[in-house]
Amino acid sequence: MIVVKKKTIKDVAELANVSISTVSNALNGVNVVTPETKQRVLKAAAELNYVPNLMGKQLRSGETKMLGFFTDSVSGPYFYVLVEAISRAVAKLGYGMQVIVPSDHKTLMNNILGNVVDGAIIFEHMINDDDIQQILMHSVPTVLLDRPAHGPKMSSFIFNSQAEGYEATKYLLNLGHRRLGFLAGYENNHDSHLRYAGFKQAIEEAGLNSDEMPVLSGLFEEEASYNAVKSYLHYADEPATAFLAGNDLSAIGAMKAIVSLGYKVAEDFSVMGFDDIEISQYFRPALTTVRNPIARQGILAVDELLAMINGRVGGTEQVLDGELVIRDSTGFAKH
Amino acid sequence: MIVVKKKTIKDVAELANVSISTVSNALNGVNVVTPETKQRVLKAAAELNYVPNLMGKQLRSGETKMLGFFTDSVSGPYFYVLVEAISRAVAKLGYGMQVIVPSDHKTLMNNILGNVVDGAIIFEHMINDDDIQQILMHSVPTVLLDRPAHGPKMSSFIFNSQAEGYEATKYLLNLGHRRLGFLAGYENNHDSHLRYAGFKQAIEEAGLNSDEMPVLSGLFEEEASYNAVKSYLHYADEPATAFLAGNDLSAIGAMKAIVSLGYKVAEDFSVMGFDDIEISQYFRPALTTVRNPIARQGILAVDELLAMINGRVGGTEQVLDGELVIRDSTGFAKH
DNA sequence: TTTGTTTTGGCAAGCGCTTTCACGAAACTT
DNA sequence: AAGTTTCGTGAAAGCGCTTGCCAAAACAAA
Repeated sequence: MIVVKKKTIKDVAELANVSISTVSNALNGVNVVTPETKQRVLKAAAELNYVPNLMGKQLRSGETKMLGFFTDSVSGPYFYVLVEAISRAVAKLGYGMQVIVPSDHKTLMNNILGNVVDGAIIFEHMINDDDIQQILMHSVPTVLLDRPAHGPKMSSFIFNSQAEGYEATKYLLNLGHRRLGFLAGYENNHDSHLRYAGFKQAIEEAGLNSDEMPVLSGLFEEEASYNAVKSYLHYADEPATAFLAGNDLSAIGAMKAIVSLGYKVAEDFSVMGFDDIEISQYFRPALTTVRNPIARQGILAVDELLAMINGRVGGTEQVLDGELVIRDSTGFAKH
Repeated sequence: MIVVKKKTIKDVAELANVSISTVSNALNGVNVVTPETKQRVLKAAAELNYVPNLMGKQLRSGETKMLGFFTDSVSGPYFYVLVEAISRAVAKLGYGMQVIVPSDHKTLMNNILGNVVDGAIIFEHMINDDDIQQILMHSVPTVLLDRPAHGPKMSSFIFNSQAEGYEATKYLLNLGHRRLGFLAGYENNHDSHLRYAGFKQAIEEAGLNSDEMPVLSGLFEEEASYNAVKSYLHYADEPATAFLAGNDLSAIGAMKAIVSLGYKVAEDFSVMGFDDIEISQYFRPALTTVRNPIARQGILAVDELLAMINGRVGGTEQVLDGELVIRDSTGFAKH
């Protein structure tokens, strides 16, 4: 295997006996070059195995034809659904996509602001309001996911978490439940708060006192939820008959706790989650939950971002509604 | 919000009253600049909100400090486990990672060869032997995943699919099964073939005739598998008592088919899969399967790639062994 | 003081590419 | 035959940055 020194546009020009500008024109389909010349250039390029250096190209032209998807949470069910939707949408519009998982805050900002991509989709909890100001100052077209954009010019797509919490709770109330438990997420989780707000709202509207409803906190993981629900069920005099969990994993933990104590899910205790992760439909009993339009969020984000790159001024905040997915983990309240 | 024109190193130099080379040195920690000058530069940079243009930097220096993970299959359980493992490993070594999902073959090759990244991890079925030659010629450090590297200088990490198929089949044989069905993947799937080879090997070793064992093909999806198994079970005179599926999704489809006909999984028919995707442990009955060390594959790939970037010559092909995960979908053969 | 040595910072080249502009030849017009 | 337009091509500038090299300044040694 002979390693050949990297060929540049100059080498192609020499071999084809034309200037480098002609090579550039020929290769980029600018229609000012005769077919014969173009053929000659193409042939020379092929012969040399020429591949344009994208750094040079991008430095000069000022655009990368790349969109960046910045995220810190690679895991989780959202991630690949989003990446898939975004990458497809982006490709359709003649752009490329890069997923960038920055190791620290500085790397993150350097990549957003350092002309690496023409626009950014940010799904990132490292980012703060100052960063947003920075991005605005550098006028990098940007779309925020799952995070409201404070201020104009930056668009965002968020889920209607409060309404989802409200709808889910109403569904449980309609099944006759009057003592509802809420399994909250981490303290600082925005969505979890909103879901709880919706929960309270529905409770109050039904003429019940939301302060009397048990809230177990910090339970975004299966095991934590399992332990908490198990001990709650063990010690509570008159336990809740239905549980609304902050997410599906937590709901699954709750179901396992219920089963472990010899109770039946749905029959004895109803459980509901949020997100409709892949597992939820396979778990037995299959989990009743609320599904967010993740793929749609990705597609909308790409559309908006490309419009912004092409000059449209951003600043829209779109709220996407979830959808109730009723399965087998919920049932009528007993008496 | 006032949009300020993008600041360059030149602006910083002017404000700090030094030359641009001094700015560069100060900013990059080259130790040839007095602390006072450095302070002045840093202050000026902060004041102007200066962020270096990575295109310029990379064009000049010839390195991007970025590794590229090229993939076409975003979905699937492998994907995010790999991305997560790789991104962590890469960050630890002072590099960044980009996931690049090319829309077509040309984009793929341009991104690999166009100096966008210092090295490539390729998990890609678009790539063929010619492409590999190209990459070698351009001497881009590259690691292949799930695909043997033909020839020297390119390293690869593959799973030991044949051994896995062999072990899984032996496990089934040890449970007393004598009629085993194989649910094969797509025709052109490398792993599926190898797993089948292992299957045959174990069958023959046990003194049975592998040609008598039913093989259902093209079943890498749940529904296809469901339908095929259902009709097989319906029409077969003396059906197999155990099924080895080419992957977990296919195994799940088979289990659903078994249940839909009123049989019991494990008791009446054993089912086994490959991959140990997340669902498998949650599905009831939980699936017996073979787990591949995906995260480990990613970490090894990064280590190898960085060594290659730093001059070590590649060409190693490492085979990673899977691990039997015994759950509830398999049981002793009846009689 | 002179000479030699080190430190500090600036100049300028150039990474590979696109793009503006000018030029000469060919094709039209008058 | 001369003037005008069209067209293909090339020269050269410059995108933002790093870096080799050199000059100036500062210091140490003689």
